[in-house]
Amino acid sequence: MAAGGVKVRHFILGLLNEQSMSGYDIKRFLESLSWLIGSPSYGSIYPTLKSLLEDERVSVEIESHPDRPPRKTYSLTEKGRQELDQWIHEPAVSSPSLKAFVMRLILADNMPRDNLVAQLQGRRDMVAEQNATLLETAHTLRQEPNPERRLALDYGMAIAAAELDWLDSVLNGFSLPSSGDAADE
Amino acid sequence: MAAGGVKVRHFILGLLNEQSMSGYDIKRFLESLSWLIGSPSYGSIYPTLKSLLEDERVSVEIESHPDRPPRKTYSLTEKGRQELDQWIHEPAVSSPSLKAFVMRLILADNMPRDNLVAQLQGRRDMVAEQNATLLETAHTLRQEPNPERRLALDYGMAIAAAELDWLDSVLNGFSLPSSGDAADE
DNA sequence: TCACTCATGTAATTGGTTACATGATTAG
DNA sequence: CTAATCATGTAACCAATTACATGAGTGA
Repeated sequence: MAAGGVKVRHFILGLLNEQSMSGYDIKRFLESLSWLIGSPSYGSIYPTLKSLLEDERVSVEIESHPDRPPRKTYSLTEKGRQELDQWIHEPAVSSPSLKAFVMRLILADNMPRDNLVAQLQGRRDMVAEQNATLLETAHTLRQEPNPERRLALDYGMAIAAAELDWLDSVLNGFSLPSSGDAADE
Repeated sequence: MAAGGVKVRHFILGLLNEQSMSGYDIKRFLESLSWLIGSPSYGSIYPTLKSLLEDERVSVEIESHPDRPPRKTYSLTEKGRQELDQWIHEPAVSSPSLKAFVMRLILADNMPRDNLVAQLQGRRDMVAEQNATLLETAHTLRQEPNPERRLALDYGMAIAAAELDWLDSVLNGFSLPSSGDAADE
């Protein structure tokens, strides 16, 4: 975690804004995305929740069971919403990694539309540029008889192409329907 | 960095095995991949190089220029090659993130072929599984009128699909030419 | 009986970032 | 004349990992 300025604290804040959950729930959700962005350990989730509670960014509802760990469901408080909001409005890193980008995408609910579009656009430009570099490098490498070195390159190009396609179609969807403004559906 | 057990130290070792370079060169190379896996700061590269030198994992050739920082070109030593080798043979984390996977892919040169194929296969299985989950979730979400939440999901599916395609074609390329090992599919 | 899921947490360590310091050379 | 690139490095800080500790319930 902590990719491109997105740290567990803010990520958790963003998840709790969507729905109240326990530390265990958070871990499970993140685990399902670990193939893409990895998953933080309990050792960072629980202490973060604790500090969030101390700072009154979250409130907790405890469901006690005799003789076993109580289930604690955390909810975002007004203060928590404020911190999240503040964080969202501070400028994102200029060239986010795929991971940082995905994390922000997950928190997109909390972002004003124009902020979101700006980030998508920024990402598109960067990926397009890097993809061009990748193509060049691939061309140069084609001469050399070094098949393994090409693996990562190939992979990068495949991902870049897919990402570009996706970004273009999403950006298209954002710019076309809003011919004026309106349309919040 | 430090995704899924791949830390700068080993990454640098792997890069130096391909060719001798300076700290600055390393940074530049990594910078070109930052859209995919991010890039470590100088604050981690230079100290790592220093410790690598102290441990005699690398040797250095200094090109002095009066009145400006000398250009230091690092090369892997035999000890360095050993450490890299040792690291490569220790078991990789079972479910690597995309980042960890790419990092290992970049170091694929140093990997025995069967190790590499195993990792590709493992990755394929995991991505396939997660992709299935993603599809389910997407289906469930389709009911809800919450378009933003779907963004990350959509993105994930697009990337997963591209990755699966790529992995399948690569694995195919590895199993066909060596028509001695049967493919189980 | 064994392994896995549920469910919480803490302490020690470490890996990496941020911010600083320095300064020549080249391109616009 | 300014901005970027080249090129190295250190010190303070902090976020996150690893390893540990606990224990009931469920399914094979």
